[in-house]
Order: sequence, then structure tokens, then C-alpha cells
Amino acid sequence: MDWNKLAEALITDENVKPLEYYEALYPERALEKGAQVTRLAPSPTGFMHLGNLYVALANERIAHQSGGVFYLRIEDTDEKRKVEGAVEVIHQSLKYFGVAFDEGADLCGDYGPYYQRQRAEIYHAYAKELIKRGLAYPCFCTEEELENTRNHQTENKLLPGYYGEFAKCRNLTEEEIYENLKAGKPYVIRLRSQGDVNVKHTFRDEVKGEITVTENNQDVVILKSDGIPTYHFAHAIDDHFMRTTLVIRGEEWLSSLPIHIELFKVLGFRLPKYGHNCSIQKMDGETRRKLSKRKDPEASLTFYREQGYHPTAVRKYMMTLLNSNFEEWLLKFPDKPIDEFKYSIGKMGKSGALFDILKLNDVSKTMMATLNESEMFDFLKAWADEFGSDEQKSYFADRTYTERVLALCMGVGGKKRRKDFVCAKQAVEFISYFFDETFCPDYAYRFDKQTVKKVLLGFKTVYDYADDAQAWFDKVKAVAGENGFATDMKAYKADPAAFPGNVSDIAEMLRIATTGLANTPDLWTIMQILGEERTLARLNKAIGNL
RNA sequence: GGCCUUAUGGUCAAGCGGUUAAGACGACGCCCUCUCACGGCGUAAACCCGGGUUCGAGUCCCGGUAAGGUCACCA
Repeated sequence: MDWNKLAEALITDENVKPLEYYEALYPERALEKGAQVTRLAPSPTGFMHLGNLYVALANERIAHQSGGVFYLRIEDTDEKRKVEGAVEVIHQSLKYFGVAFDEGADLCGDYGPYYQRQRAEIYHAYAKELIKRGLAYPCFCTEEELENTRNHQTENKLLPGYYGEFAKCRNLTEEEIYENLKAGKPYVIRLRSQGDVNVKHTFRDEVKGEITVTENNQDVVILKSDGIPTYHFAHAIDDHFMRTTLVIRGEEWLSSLPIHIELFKVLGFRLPKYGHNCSIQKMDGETRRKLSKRKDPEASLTFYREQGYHPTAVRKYMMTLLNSNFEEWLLKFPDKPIDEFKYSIGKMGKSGALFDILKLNDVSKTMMATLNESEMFDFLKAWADEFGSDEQKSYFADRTYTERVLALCMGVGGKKRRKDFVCAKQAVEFISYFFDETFCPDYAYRFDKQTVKKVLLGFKTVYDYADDAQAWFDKVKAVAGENGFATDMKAYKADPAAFPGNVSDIAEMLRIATTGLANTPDLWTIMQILGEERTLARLNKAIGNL
């Protein structure tokens, strides 16, 4: 068989250059020893999964901590899955969470193009080389034929796939090949695998540790009939020429690692280090499963933006999943920038973690409590501008007023910060009663109307905006006393039956009357923020309602 | 089904042959307190099962079992 002739017949790309050209075009990167080159290589499907962020964070940390490079490559080899504007989505959503690429698609960089479709000539050059060396061959099998052999294999409990005796096109004669070609039959290029499934090697995975890897014996497709490479082939070539040193990717790739190992070997490339991380899971009834794009809204990165989770909070939560000792560090240094944490790939969990929104909320609350009222204002305003209702947008018209509201709700200036805010959506709803546009109380008192009316009336007559907190509370107590409520908690606790209620019940009536809620931050401060006029107006409204 | 991986409280997890088996979230209780939130204190809650190896096993080995991944001209 004349392999050279076959290679010429099969790969007709005129752009193909000698192999040395590519090696020279993409030289080894001049980086410090130990610097890691990592990448994120998503498909442009237009959907960004939480898992994308998860793996991006891991890769980004490793690269930047080591003084290396983190780049973005677009795996657009599957025409069917491609979505317009998807790359923009990738950039935007990752940028929101503070993940920055050093180079890659739609950015600068000397190792591009970073879109696989634009790299066809390189793949062709190497496919051609493999054919010349007799390590790849054309396959004319139809989908139907492939399916038939697969059925035969599964029926007979044989290892499925295209290999050995089942690789019909592997040993086609020269005549047969050219006949098929002449007949215009479509073909793919397959690797002529040299592996043996009975041979196993131990392999060091950066996250899983020592694993055993079986040699590949599948004659996998490297070039599809449209001349576009499969993931496997593109991976080997791209990660070699982009000089990736470490590939952190989802564990769904672990089973195709043998293919990649063989491809790198056959191509004469040095194998990068690999780390296969587990995917984030979710409880679905009794069983666990991967977070699903279709079933779980929280699988999508847009979910966190719509809810207004602070990007730092999401990052922190991701880090707790990513590195088991991160949480301890975070507890110790709640205010330090996350990037000061020394991330280590070996501390990644070996089994898939369940996504826990309660934990996210907790991380988020404590993170939000590190902001000051001005930062919170900006954050909430940005959210409201994008996702809020018109009323909610108007909350941010008066910066001074709203910052006072926020300072109160966040406990700024107090001994301990409050932790009421978990995300922007919830926070904006939380402060709604401070704004007349959205103040719509349902006055759920726990006492009868007559009593409440008496209390409100009584308070209104003594209320003085100029009172400090203590004087104010003394008046609340006085009102309690006038109505037979206990003013002394000890006395009340000693004999609760002797009173209709105590001061806290009086405070609750006032609270409900002015805010519509039974639970709020400090009532005196609320009245101070609302102002005398508005406080009185609300009291009157409440009284009128009784 | 084959192959690979994993297995500590409800969840995330420390642990690397000898521990009263950390910690965090959540739950519950108490305290603080005008409510809530914060904070403080406390309670309940775990080594998948069976065999080895060893003076000694959550930890090492071998079997089960269960869960996850994967078996495409998708990535």
C-alpha cells in the first residue's frame, strides 16, 4: 500500500504545511518553571452551567497562582450544537464571576486561532501525517453498518466499538479504497489503534490520584466526514500546540483518557497532566444525579444573576466545594480577597458533592455582611436596574435615604452586623416597606382591634421624633402600662396570666402598624429613617384601618 | 452488561495504622433581647457490609453491595 499516495488522495487541504511549521509557529511558552498553562474549552451552546464556572475557577486558580496562563478555547466542532452569540455569553457570564482569561477566543494571544473550526489545516496536516505512517485510514462504513455491528456486539456480550475484527475498513485493499473514493462514498478518518485492552497502566490523575487505565483499542474517528476533527483529535493537537500543561476537566472525560493517551503518543506529543473533577450533583427524590440544565434552574449561571447572588459569594461557595480547606481559611479571613487563598488541586473532593443552596445562602449572607452600605447600594441598584420592577428601581433614586435604610438592615455601625441579606432580589424585597410605593401592609395583629387602636392612639399622642432610643422605648413602656400590659419582663414571666401581654406585644403592634411586618430591625431607627411625617402618616393609616 | 471511579452524621467534609472520630451548613434547645437578625452556649446526628493483615483498622488488602461516570462521525 502506498500510504503517501493515499494521504494525498484523502487529505486535499491545500493549506497544509510541513509539520515543523506548526512547531515553529507555536513554540514552547517562555514561562517560569512550575508555571501552569490551563484552559477552559466549552462548546458554544449558549448555556453556561454551574459546572463550567466550577471547572473554570479551578483552572484559573492553578494558572494564576503559578504565574502561568489561562486561556479560552472554543470547541465548535459540532455544528449541530452551535448557537449564535454563545461566545459572548461565555465571556459575559464568566466575567461577572470574576473569571478572567489571559488569552483566547475573542481576545488576543499567540497560540490561536482559538476556535477549532478555524484550525482545520493543522488537524489536516496531522491526520495526513498519520495516514502516511499507516496509523490512520479511511472508513466508509455507514451509520447503519455501524449500528449493526454494535447490535451484534451487545447481543453477544462483546466489547462494543470499532476495533479488531469489527473494524471492517481497517484492512481494505488499495483497490477497494480507491473504488470507494471514486464512487464518491463519504468517509471518515480513523486511528489505526495499536493498543490492547488487556494491558493496563497506572496513571496519576491530579485529583483522583493513582488510577488504572486500560489501553485503547478503538479505531476512533479522528476526522469526521466533513473534515472536522472529533473532540479527541482536536484535544490532542490543540492542547499540544497551545502548550497546555494541565488539563482540569469533568470526570465524564476519564473514560476517554485512553484514547487521548494513545493519540498523544502516536502524534509524538508530550502528554499534559490531567485532573478529572467530579460533577456537582443534586438530590432528585431518592437518587442523586448531576445538576441538570433542563430540570434545575440553579444549574444555569444566569440563575445567580437573576436572583442577585453576589458574584463573590458564588465564588466562595464554589471554592468550598472545590477545596476542602477553603472554608476553614474563609472563617479565619472573612475579609481577605479570595485570591489570597492558596488553592491546591489535590484537595479537590474525589466524589461528587451535592449542591446545597442552604450552604450557598449562608456563605452569601456572611459575604454580604462584609459590604458597607455604599457598596450594597451599588450592588442592589445594579441588580434592580437589570431585573427589578419600576418601583424597585425607584428605591435607588435617593441615595442618602436608601443608604440609611441599608445601614440599618445590615447593622452597620452596630456591635455585630446583621445577616439578613442573601441575594439582591431578596434584599430589595426586604426593604420594600421603607418605600411608600410598595408599602402595602396587611396588618396581621395578634390582639383585638380595640386594644390595638387604643395602643396606637396612646403612642401617637406621646410620640416625639426628637426622642432618642431610650426615651422612645420608655414611652413604649408607658403605653404598655396604661393598657395593663406588663412593662417588666421578669414580672411577666413570673405570672404571664396576670397580663394581656407585655412590652414586646406593644412593640409588635407599633411595628406592624408602621412597617406591616411583625419582624424588622430596630423600630426606633426605622421611625427615624422614615421621618416624623411619614411615621405619623403610617400610624394614622393603621388607626384608620381599625 | 463491560470498564473506570467513589463510599465518614441529613449536607460539605477533616482524618494518612493508636483521636473522647475535628469543623462548617442545616435541625433542635437555652441565653441575650421590644420582634427579627446577629452573637454566645449546648444537644441530637456518621466511619456501607463481610472477610483478612496487624498487638491494634474509618485508615492497608480481598470480596460483596450501593452510587456516579462512560461505552457516537456530541463535546
